[in-house]
Amino acid sequence: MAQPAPTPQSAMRQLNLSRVLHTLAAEGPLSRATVATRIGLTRAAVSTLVETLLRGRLLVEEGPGRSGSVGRPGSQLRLTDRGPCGFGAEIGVDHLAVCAADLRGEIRVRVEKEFRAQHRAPDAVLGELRALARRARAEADGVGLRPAGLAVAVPGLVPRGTTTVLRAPNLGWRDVELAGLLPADLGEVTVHNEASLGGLAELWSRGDPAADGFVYVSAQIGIGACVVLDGRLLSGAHGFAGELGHVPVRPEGPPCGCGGRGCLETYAGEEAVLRAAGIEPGPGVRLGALTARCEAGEPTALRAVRRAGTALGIALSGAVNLLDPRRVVIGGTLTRLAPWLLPPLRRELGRRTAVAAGGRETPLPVTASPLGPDGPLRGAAGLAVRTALDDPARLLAAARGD
Amino acid sequence: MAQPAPTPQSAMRQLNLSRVLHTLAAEGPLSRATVATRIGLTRAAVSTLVETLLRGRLLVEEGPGRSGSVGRPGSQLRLTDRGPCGFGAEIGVDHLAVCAADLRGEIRVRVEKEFRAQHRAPDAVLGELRALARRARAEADGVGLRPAGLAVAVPGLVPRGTTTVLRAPNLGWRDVELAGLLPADLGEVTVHNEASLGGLAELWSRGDPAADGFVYVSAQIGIGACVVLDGRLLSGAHGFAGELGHVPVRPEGPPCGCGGRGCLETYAGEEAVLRAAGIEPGPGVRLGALTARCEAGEPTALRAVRRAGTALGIALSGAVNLLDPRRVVIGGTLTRLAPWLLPPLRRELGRRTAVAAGGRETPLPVTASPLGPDGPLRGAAGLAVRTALDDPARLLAAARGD
DNA sequence: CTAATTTGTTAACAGCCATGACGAAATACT
DNA sequence: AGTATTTCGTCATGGCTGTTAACAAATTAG
Repeated sequence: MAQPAPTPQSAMRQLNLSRVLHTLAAEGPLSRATVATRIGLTRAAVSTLVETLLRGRLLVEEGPGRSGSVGRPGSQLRLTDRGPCGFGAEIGVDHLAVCAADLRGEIRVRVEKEFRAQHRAPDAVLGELRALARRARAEADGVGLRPAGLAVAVPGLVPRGTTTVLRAPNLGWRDVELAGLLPADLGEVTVHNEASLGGLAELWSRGDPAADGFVYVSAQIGIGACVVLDGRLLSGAHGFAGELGHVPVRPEGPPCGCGGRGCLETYAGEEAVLRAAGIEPGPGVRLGALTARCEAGEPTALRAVRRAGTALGIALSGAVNLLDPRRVVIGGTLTRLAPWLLPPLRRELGRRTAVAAGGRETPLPVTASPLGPDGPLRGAAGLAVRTALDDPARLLAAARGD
Repeated sequence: MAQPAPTPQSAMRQLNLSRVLHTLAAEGPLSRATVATRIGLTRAAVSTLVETLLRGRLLVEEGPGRSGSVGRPGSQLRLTDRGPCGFGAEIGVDHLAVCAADLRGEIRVRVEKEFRAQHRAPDAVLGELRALARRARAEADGVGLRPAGLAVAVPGLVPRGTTTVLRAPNLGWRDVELAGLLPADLGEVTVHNEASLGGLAELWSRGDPAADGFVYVSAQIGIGACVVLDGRLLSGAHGFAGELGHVPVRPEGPPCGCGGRGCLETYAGEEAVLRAAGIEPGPGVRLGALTARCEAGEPTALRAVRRAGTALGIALSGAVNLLDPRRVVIGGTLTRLAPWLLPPLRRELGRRTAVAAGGRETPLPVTASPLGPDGPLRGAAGLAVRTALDDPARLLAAARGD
């Protein structure tokens, strides 16, 4: 039969509690009155909500704030920097990292390790990750934070709602079930594509996420992407959205590992760019050499990067025509080449998106992500925190159960 | 100041009223008890909701239904086929149409007219449309339906939330404000891109819209598209999403009117296909001739259509890689060429979407829309009805005010 | 020092839904 | 046939939630 179904009454209460938490997370310390106008409830109602949250030690009252204007100054409320925290982890091709963010979203703990995960058995990699997680947990404990969930970033395909890595070409993984290999003492664990989490970090790093919309490109060995429209991440029917790397750039171009031809990755993937610049991509050799040559003005290197930028522009122009984002953000390791990569990218994109541009005030902004390579890790921790904030009942129960 | 903000209490009531309406719209006649389990409320609560809706003449009680199983049979409820109705209108390149759908979504009235709108002044076209709307309204009146809103489909760019046509190349319109030209006695009027409404019609024509996700291609003179993921239409930051026609297929291909090169429209637009088949596309000459030649097996015609299918496949493979839809639907006039268009399209799409396909059970279904050229018109009426169902307060007020 | 403004709290109130019990209307079993 | 069982719709009760309105507290403006 239909399960009891949370009574819509208490559901409303939960929703309002969650709204208070999210409002404070997004706008820092606020008074009860301000929160009330933000979420459209009366001061009286917010008072009782805040009372509940204070009792559960999720909020801290800071006392009367600065009195800039007339009237009694409100008592500032902020999310606690002790108590629940969200963990984020990243499995990169050559590094592992774990971090913890408090409810405000502040990164409080961070441990990482150079580790060539490429073509290593999942057990070995996850063993290292668990060790890092133990250290992070201990450090979090030291500053009064207790785990309330973990999100893991993986450079591969993860079916929606699972903890399985279906394919991670750059790790050499296929059909790897992570369930038993993940840290078990950090609360609920979810696994996501690295580009999706990078995009979420980008979304949350700016004001008014609800009104934002962009295509986030995670360009490194593989090229992933994530699409955010109306402040929501598009994950696709199976959770595989974002395979920008296999969007065709030239239909009869060079064959790609995916079976297609002329995919973006064959032009703008890290290996393709290095090769085009005359650098043999070895296991250690990455973009450092190429950046140096570009800075030195070496023509072959510049040409290779320009070609990649053009290809990115062509692929993105398709995405932009189809999705009408507010902006385009480039993340991943390739951002180190941004000075040389972005101009041709912008030019190509501008040429090919004139129709929709007719209604735009200014040209579509294309920028490198300010978070740089940290995006996915921060996004993971942020997701864990947001998920926690979505379920105040659980947070409060955990506080009581202490 | 912050406006009164509908008190979340009555908001909940409104939401539940709306849920009852939508449940009945989606699943036809149901008993109170069934509705209750569907929306997760108790029978008692649903009884009072239904009471309100019956009083407002939005529902009709049909009495005890067939008693298939044990227990007292429930009294079947259905949405009324008298009372409020949604109007849909379509401004096509060579025809105008207006229809009215009752709350159940049934099309009850339909009037249309051959009318070459191409390069006619908006005033003239809208004058004709208003005349059609008057006739439709009169007919609706005759069967006891009263207007509760109108949605208009236009083959062009409509900024989100406006009634302005920014560009409609195939009508020859630019920056046309329709506000004063639209029928004024049908309730609230909204204007939308034709492909978006076609996609919505497709969405609503199948079971469980909430779980659906697809790319709908509206292929005719211009090629538009609409993306639905998680049962929601993506409209883009400005409302311009869906410009599939200007997705690059071959970056150095023939120049396109948009300023780009090798856009899909230069390969698969109606004019391009006709020309490639050796048919001069005159104002009256459309696809009839081409269909005939394909049926006759004429090689030039077949080659032209095959080429268009391949180009569509290339452009769509980009969209599929990026968005991971559950299926792809082809609508618009070009569906008449489906038997020859779809095979090359499917082949190309299959080749280029292998990565994500690794996680798919079956190949991505690519089908012609069963609604054919009626999609946008039905979608428009459907949208008007759904919008009405979203606001039970207004419907009830209108019923009282009668 | 008074008036005006804003904040947070309190008490009375109204709305909404859940709970549990009931009669009604059908089927299933003896 | 007659009883038990199942399901439906309704009713009275009660709990929870947020609103309204009034008030004291704390600040600025004049």
